[in-house]
Amino acid sequence: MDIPKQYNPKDTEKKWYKFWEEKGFFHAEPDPKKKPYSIVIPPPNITGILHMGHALNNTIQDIYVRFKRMQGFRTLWMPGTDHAGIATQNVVEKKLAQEGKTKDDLGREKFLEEVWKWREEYGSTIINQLKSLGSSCDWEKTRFTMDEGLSDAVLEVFVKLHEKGLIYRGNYIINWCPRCKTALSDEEAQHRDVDGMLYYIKYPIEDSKNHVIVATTRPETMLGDVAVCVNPKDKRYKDLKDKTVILPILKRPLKIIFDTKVDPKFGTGALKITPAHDPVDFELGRAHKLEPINVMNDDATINEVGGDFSGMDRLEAREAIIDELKEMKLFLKSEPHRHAVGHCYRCHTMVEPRLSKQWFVKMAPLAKPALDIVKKGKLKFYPKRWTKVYINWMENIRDWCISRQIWWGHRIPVYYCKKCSASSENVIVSKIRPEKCPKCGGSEIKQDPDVLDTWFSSWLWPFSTLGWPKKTKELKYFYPTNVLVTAQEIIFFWVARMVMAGMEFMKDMPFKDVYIHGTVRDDTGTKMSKSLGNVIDPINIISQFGSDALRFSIISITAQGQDVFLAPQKFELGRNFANKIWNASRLVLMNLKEDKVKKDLCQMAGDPSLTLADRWILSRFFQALGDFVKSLEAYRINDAANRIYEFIWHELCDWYLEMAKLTMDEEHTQVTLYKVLEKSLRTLHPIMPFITEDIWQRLPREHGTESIMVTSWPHMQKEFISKKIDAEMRLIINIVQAIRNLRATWRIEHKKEIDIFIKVKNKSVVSSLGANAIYVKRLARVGKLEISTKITKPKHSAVSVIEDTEIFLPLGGIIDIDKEKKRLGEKLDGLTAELNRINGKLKNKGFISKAPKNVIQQAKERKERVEVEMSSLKKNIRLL
RNA sequence: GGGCGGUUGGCGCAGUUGGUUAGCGCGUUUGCUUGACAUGCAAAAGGUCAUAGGUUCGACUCCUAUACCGCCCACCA
Repeated sequence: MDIPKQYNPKDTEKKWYKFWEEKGFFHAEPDPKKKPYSIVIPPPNITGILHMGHALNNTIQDIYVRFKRMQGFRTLWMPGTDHAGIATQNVVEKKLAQEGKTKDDLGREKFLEEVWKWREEYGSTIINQLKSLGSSCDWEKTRFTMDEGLSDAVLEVFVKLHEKGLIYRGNYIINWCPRCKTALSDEEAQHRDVDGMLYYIKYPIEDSKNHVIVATTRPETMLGDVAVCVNPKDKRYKDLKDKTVILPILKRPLKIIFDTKVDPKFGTGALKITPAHDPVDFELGRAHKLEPINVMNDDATINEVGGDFSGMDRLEAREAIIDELKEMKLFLKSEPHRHAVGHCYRCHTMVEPRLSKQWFVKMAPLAKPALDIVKKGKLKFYPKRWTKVYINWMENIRDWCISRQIWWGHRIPVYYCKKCSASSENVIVSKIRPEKCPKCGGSEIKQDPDVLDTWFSSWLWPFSTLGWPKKTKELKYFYPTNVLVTAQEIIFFWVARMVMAGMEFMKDMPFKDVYIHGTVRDDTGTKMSKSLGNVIDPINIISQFGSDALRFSIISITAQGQDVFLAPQKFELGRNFANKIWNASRLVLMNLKEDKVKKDLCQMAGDPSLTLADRWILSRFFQALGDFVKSLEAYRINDAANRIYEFIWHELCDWYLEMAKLTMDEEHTQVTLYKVLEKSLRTLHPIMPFITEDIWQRLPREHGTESIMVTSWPHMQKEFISKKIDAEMRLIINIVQAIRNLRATWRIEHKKEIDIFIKVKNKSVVSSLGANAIYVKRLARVGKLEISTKITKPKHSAVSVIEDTEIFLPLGGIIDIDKEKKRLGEKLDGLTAELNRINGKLKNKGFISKAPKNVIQQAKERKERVEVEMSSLKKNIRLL
């Protein structure tokens, strides 16, 4: 036969993906006769390239989508990409910089053209990479957060929220990235601990030789100081009432204000107030009616207010100011101080808190329903612990700064009339650009230059992709979606906001379940990132090991919600498994006679032609199938993967295939082999779609379906599950293993056939074992095999005991009595210890009176079995 | 400052409501070109489940501390 010995995923995967796509198997139209199942993809950024996080994330989604599709649901996996405002603008700006240009050279319109060009060229890279993973998304439906429909949804939402009074514009301290030159939301400023300094500076008191010592981590902001604040209860500063201090360098007089917000224990207990550059100071400044003074430009250089320091970068200015203070003898000391500092989540530049006029969404009213739906348990998190994280965030929600001072994104639908809004806050909010000012008729209309936060489109994703605000049949059928699969990093950015948007605009949650998987890290536990150079490229892994191997491996080693530590060699697990399946299938394909496998399994449960081995593998298969489904439904995907692995490798391959070789041409073997393999492939298909398809296509067809991905999920046939059959086979397996163990212990040449005598207690076991003697003979290389209730131990024989079954291997001259004594003695010691443990339990009154019946029963049965085994062991030691 | 996760054989990890002889993969040792597979087969070695208490008839599993590692949130300048 021309099937190669090693599975080669390379050509196979491409071929089948193309086949699925061309057949339209990924496409899902609403079908009222079927139940819907839908997932929306977390849209990757158009700047993105596939990393292991994506690989894990999308493998999980694909598993569910393929699983549900086979189960008969009308299944939609909605794909798309995110325009990723700041990230994309940065990438294009960098590209321009290489050509020696800036965005301002081009101007807004030309620049946006460049971005669109860039997106045309690179924006679908990640989509193609997702395809090589095997993702069965409905690509015909692919959306982009900047496409027409989604842009319309964004405008609709802005207008509606504004009408409701939930969008407002105002001057507040926001996080400013001086490199991206835009405002950020609180979530976009990532706090990282930084080793900084706490500087102690003397502020002279007017008309006095004394001074107040102020402690600060950012001396450069003193240029914008407007007051010094102390706690009214702080006795050290009692005398400061009605005093004025002089701001060093700029010599500005500063009021002393009193407020309990100041912690007397921190620093010197005196806080300099810079309302334009610190949120706490801003609040204090407002409470005490102080005018903020902004001292920085948008690139964090000092502005004209800063006198000699103007033009310096903030950190440069910090040093210069300290030097000057030292010269003026107003610098007391500095001490190391570790504190959290915000950093831009896109470029990692230190964020500057800065007073700025921005657009905000009032979040508390939106949070309320989003909170309720989770508290009521209608929307569930897996693992559960994220519920608390979500609730905690929702309950402490702060308003969302949504305006960004960049060009790439949804332009804010706000217009200003030069004539009438210059003097007022009257703005025009409209989805369409107005010709004239509706208030004064003025024709000089200007649109707000800012764009919206990227997440302002992402939070609508579960319904905007389905057509909202239009009332489409897709929206009606597929919303709410079934599960959202994502990583913990984006719970606040995205998950929480989607719930709020869903509740507000659809009056229903966007998904029923949220599955939060772990973060992919390298084998030292560090998060994978391009800049650290520790990434394992999934595309690389795919070309090396295959997509199935990647998928299986990563799923198998990722426990629910736990972070996963990856190293390239871990993918050998999946590659080896794929190869194992490949070769098992080769064996079957080389032997299968198509005319012998057509029997209907539904009528086979009582079929007398089935042997113990046949019944056993069927029993084991259906148990594995049941466990597999149960695990998937509980989002315990690694359990599912490992369960089917265990079945295929260690039951089907290790035992049944070996046994089947002996009766390969008989119909019962043919049928069982075919059914079990075919069903195993179907079960495994969601995890390893390519290899299962490839083999399935080579098998005889039972139904008219064209592909494994559109066949039905294996039907559960509980009637095949039998504990009795399992136990019977267990004994045979144990005997084979015991004989192999004896062979190894006594170093019997592996080719040599040996004689074995087995003494059993019951006649019924004699006949059961007798009927399956060929398996024992074959699998343990036994020549003469005698099974009886009346065996007496042959001379010079080694023995192995399985409860009441004794296995004798005559060794003749090579037996070493001492060695055998020691071996059996050790086994006996182990059993004695166990018996003592069980006896201890059973003698314990508390155990007898309080433990559940079945547990006591179990202990008793175990005790009996141990005793039986011990007595036969003892007897055999005596006989040595 | 709060919250969360982790600590199980040499390494990486499972262990779902407390009752298992504590599992898996890699690695290790020994033996195998057994007519599907050396990306394999067979046999084996290796763990007082981080520490200290507690609850319980019974704890890897529940509770309370402690230690170490990691993450998230938070306006201590």
